[in-house]
Amino acid sequence: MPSRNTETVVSLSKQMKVACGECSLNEICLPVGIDKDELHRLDAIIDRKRPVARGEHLFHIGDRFQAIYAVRSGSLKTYATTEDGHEQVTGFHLPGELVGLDAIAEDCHPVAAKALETTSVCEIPFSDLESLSGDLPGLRHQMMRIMSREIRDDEQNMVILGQKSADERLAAFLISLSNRYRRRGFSPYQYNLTMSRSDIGNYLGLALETISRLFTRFQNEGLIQVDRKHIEILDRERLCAVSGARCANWQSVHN
Amino acid sequence: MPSRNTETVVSLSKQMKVACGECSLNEICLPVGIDKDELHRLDAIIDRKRPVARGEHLFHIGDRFQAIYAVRSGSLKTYATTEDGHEQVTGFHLPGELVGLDAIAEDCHPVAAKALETTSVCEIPFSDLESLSGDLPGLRHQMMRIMSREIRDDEQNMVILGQKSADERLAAFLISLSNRYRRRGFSPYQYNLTMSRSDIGNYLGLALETISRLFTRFQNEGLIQVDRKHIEILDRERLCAVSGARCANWQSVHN
DNA sequence: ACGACATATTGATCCAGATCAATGAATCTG
DNA sequence: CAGATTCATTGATCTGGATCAATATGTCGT
Repeated sequence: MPSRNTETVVSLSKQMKVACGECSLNEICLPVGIDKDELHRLDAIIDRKRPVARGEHLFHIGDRFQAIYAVRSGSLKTYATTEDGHEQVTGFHLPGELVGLDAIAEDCHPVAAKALETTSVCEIPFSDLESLSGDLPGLRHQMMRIMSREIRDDEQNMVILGQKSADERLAAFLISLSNRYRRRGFSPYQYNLTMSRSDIGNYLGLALETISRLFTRFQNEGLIQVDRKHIEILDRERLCAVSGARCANWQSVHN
Repeated sequence: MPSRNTETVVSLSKQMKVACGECSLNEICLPVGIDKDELHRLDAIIDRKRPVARGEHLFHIGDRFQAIYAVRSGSLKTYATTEDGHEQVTGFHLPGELVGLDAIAEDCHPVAAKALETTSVCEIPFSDLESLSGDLPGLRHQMMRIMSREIRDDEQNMVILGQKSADERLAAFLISLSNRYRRRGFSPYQYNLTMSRSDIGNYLGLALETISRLFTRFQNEGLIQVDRKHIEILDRERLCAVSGARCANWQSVHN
């Protein structure tokens, strides 16, 4: 999809200058519940960085914590490393999502953030954010909500890693991505995976071979259509059933 | 330990009236970084409830979110349930720890909290806490720190569930409890488990039989001494090595 | 002190998914 | 565009821990 790529680049460079007020993500990002004139004060502390290339790091493990980041376009993965050098993917981050919230407590990053594709972010210096939140109750509330949601999502991950079988895990993952893309105005029925099979497997506590086999099986069963990185969800109802979660209806779309 | 029990009851009833300023936990709980006169304002919004009996719930899944709770004495487990009725323990909570932070975003509790023993808590109405945090930067900061730490701990759990073998998981769990008891002024070398083998297994993504076998094996290997609920750590160094984490020294004790 | 019921230990068997291995397809590089 | 390199698929085998089963060992209520 070469034409798609140039299109992306154009919209990127346009978005470079976009303030929160004009950003298409402001209904799902940090500015939720903040009124027009307060928004300018938030805008003033945000630093819109140049894009991070695929494979580049936004920050490394152990880096001093100074800012949180909102994904503007593209996507990131965050990962921790074990003593013996193994990597554990702790999350994938789409536009409108915040990364670095886990670093506030200890003032240093416990995970690294790596771009899965060309990705641009808004840098929000934490000291500024903290003092500003003294003045803006709405901002304070939204920060709380975002952190709370992250805690809840991480608990949900514990359920997936602790209780679910391989096929349930992958189905839940595909549905979750579908919901997240939908929330951002994209089709919930087809999207491109920006991460490798190995990343998915690592995130779900499975071997990459298992992911590959399951994609094939899901496809044979008519649940999805897989072409390389492209996923099409053919039978969302049944995929939900496989995941073993209450997610068949659009009502419960919250992540 | 019958004498111990009466002692606990006495200190409990004494503690019922204790304000944050006099509470032995105020160095690890919500009031960290809040000065003396600000503390009174925090005190004013906190409701010190009568103890919750073992097996009783502090809140259930789906309950309307109104307050967060700080454990004053005793301990709790929180757990989610899957569609098919299975339970996933998402955490154990010791004195000084907050529960309910995952409920802020959706205004209802995604997990239930159940007392593992007679447990008393401080109830902190969230709306009061939120407005108070507008006035107290220290309180705001501490809330952020606590939530950030929770996110980081949950990520750490993902590493444990996603990467570690059964013996690594249990060793890491025992060391983590040791660190947490130490932080509260108890011996890091011996403590009582307040949860069942089944709860531990569930939390760690293992069968209860596996936990039982590992306790036996760790004991045979001279790592620990197990007597029913009582755990004595005989060789902390080696137990850390088994857990496969950087936790042999006291420096890195942060949870 | 009694059964009744929950909790823990230990042994025997089984299987989901890991690991090992080989091949195929895309994408990168000079 | 040939060669190199990364990523994905598919098959064959192996194993850690689950599950099933039987038996202690508490602990609680009356």
